[in-house]
Order: sequence, then structure tokens, then C-alpha cells
Amino acid sequence: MRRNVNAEGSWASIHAMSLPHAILGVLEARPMTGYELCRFFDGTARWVWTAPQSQIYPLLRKLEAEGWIEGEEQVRGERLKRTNYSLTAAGMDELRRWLGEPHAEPAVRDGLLLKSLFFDLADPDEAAQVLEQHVAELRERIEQWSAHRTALLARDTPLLKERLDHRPAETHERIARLKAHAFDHLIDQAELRIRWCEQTRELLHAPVTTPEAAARA
Amino acid sequence: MRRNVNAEGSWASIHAMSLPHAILGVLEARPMTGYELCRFFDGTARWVWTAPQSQIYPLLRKLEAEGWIEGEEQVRGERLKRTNYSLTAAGMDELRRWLGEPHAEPAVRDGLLLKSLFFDLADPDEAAQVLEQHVAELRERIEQWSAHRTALLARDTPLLKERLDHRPAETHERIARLKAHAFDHLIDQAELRIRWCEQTRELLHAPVTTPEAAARA
DNA sequence: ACATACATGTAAATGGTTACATGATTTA
DNA sequence: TAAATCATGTAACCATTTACATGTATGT
Repeated sequence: MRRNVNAEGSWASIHAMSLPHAILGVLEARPMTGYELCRFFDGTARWVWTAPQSQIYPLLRKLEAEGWIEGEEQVRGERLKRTNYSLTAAGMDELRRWLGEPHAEPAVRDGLLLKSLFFDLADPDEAAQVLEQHVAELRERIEQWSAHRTALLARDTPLLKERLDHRPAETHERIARLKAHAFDHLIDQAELRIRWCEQTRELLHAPVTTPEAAARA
Repeated sequence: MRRNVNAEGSWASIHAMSLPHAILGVLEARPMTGYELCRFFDGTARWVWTAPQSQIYPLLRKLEAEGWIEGEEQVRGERLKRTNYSLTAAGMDELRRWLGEPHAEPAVRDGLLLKSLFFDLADPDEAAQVLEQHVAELRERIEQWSAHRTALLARDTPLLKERLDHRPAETHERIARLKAHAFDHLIDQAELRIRWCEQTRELLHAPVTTPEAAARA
């Protein structure tokens, strides 16, 4: 993640922060207003990266100061200025640089796994309920991811269409497949996790055995 | 995650913060000093939850103020006080309460997946290298998780031994299996991710096809 | 004696969340 | 004309990370 200290002193550190590049990547499809980006990171793409308004608006000004995006000022009503941001050449360079930069996988920090580590102290039925509720949530996510995956493969999402409009036709198949494959992983991960939850439930309700009985079995 | 506002005003919010309960869970095995906990969260258990000293020491004072742990003061050298923290009955109650509380899965925020979403803009060889390096890192983690899993099943980790010392013998098998199963999931997850990386590499280097050729295939 | 491990903290910055605030435009 | 959506921000807080600071006990 090693990003150089820049003149203004922004971004001196080596963090996993990906939102700036997520924004650059989205703007590669087409220019957008802050509001559109807000909806995007709270809606369509919620399941790859999420961000609230309060994070996006200040970031946009930062990215513009960096020269990676450019806002086009428009007069609205009497005095409101509305800015439409587009990716600059420098922004595209930065996006490509980030893509080639090694990925620093953050340390595992999984609240449910942590909980499961101490499930022997809990009421088995309560623990099982925690797992069941989690499985239900995962199934919902899978449904939405699957729908998005299908749409991507059919090149039927608004953003992908706009993106493909300025890319050679012979690359379209590859682009759609690559994007869909990210969602493949989200789906497979969630399905793996559902199986793990079910196995954990079995362990919770397994009959208590003495060490001798376990050795015999 | 809904935690009540307490008299002193600490922890009013609804965050996914699990470190306090991770500490309570570790102290259930036996009393520890802050330093031991630091080593633990930076060493043995690194792959379930991680935390630096600067987070642990202040938290310990907070947890003691809350009444969940109790520090035993000891004179060291001339004036240094060393405190050995143990879980209180109230701490055990809080741990059990947390275990039964529904798990709030955080929004997906996967830097590598995000990157892969834009890999069509990158040099395929550079992108493949990012994936290869990630696979290497995952393989290392798998090795360490596997070793820990095996040790848990053999009831051969220092902490598990101490934990089992104050639990009925007929529960030992279940406890060891439950703990090992958390590491099963970490391993399976990483293996799934390795397969995804390899599939992504294939997609990166797949021959470019025209829509017509793709339709024919 | 010197290095390493033991032991405990503080300070500053970052990324992210929640809540608050405001006004314009469109639609029912 | 009222509600919903468009549009843009600020303030405060929390968890986490990095870096800094200090002193003791132990083993070589």
C-alpha cells in the first residue's frame, strides 16, 4: 500500500484504505456527482465497498486537490453549485498504479468466529440461534449478489454498459467475466460460511462424550 | 451489538467492536497480565483477533472500571506496580450475554476483490503477480492455522490445557472440537480464495474474443 | 556489561460511523 | 402544498494503527 508523501501532506501512511480508488474506478465508467456516488456506495455496489456521505464528500475535494478527478461547476437555482466529477489522466494513472501494487491483506478480525471460539460457555440453543440468524442474513446477501452477477454476465447493469461504451468490443466478454467473477467469490464465500455454521450447530448439539468413549469411537 | 449506555458514559454505541470480549474470553482460561495479553493478541491468537499494546492497556483499565475484570496489584523492584487481571463473575455474565447476542456482520470491504473488479484496466502480468503474491501469503497463513488446529484437537495448546483444567472431563472433547472448528473455517476460506485467485488469473490471460466468437463457443 | 525479554503506558493520526443541518427540485 | 428525492455538507465519536517513551528483570 506504500503511498508516497505528497506536497500537501495528505496520505503519508501505508493503510488499507481503498475508498479513494473505489471512487476512481467507478468514475472510470462515467462522470458522476457526489450524490450519485453516495447512492452508488450505499446501493448498487454495497457489497463490494460501502461508504456514507460524510466520507465521500470530503474525499472528493481531496481527490480533486490531488488532481485525480475534476469537478465541473454548475449553477443551480440561485446560488447552489453542483459539481460533476470526472476521472483525469492523472487519476487513471493512479488507478493503474494502485492495481499493480501488492495487496496487503488485513489481519483476520471475524466477530462470529471469535464468538464461536467461546460457544462452549454459552447456552447451546442461544448459540444455535445466533448461527441461524447469520445464515439467514447470508442467504439474503447471496440472492442479491447472484442477481448482480447474472446482470453483469448479461452486460445488463447501467454502469457496465456505460463502461463498455468506451472499450473495444472484443474486450467486452473479458471485462464482464472478470467483474462477475468477483461476485462469484462473494457467493462461494457465503455458501462456505453457511456450511460452517451448520457444522458448528451440529457440534453444539453433539452428545457429550467422556474421553474414553471418544477414544473408543 | 446493542450495548447499553453505562453510568460513566463508556460504550454508548452499537459497534462491532469485539476486542473487549476477546479479552474476557481469553481471561476465562486463566488470569493474565497486560503484557501476556499483548503477546497473545500479537502472537498465538493473531489469526482470530489482533490488537496492539496501545489498544490493550487502556482497555484493561476500562474493563476493570466496568467491573468485568479485576487487577491484582503487585510491587515490583522499587516502585513499579504490575497488575494481574482475572475475570470476575460480572465479566463472565457479560461474556455470556455477548455470546447470545446476535452477530452483526459488517459490510463487505475486501480490497483485493475491489482491485479485481478493475483488473481489466491493469497490465495482466502485473495483476497476475498481485494474485500470486496473495496466494503465497494465504498458504503461509494456512500452514499456521493448520498447526494450531491440530494442536487444539490434541488438546496440546497451553491455554486450552489451562481452560480444560477447570471444566468437567466429559466436556473436553466438545470444547476442543468447537475451537478447532473455527480454524477449520479459516483454512477452508483461505483455500477457497486461493482457487478464486487461480481462476482470476486464468480469466486475465484468456484469449480476447469477439462477441460473435463468444456466442459461437 | 549488554542485550533481550518483561512490563506499561501516552500521543497523534486515520478510516469509518452516527447524527445533525440545510436547501433545491421534482412529483403526487 | 406536502412529501420525496436530489444535493452537499459539518461535528462528534469510535476502533485501530503507528510511533514514541520508560523502566525492570533475566540470561549470556
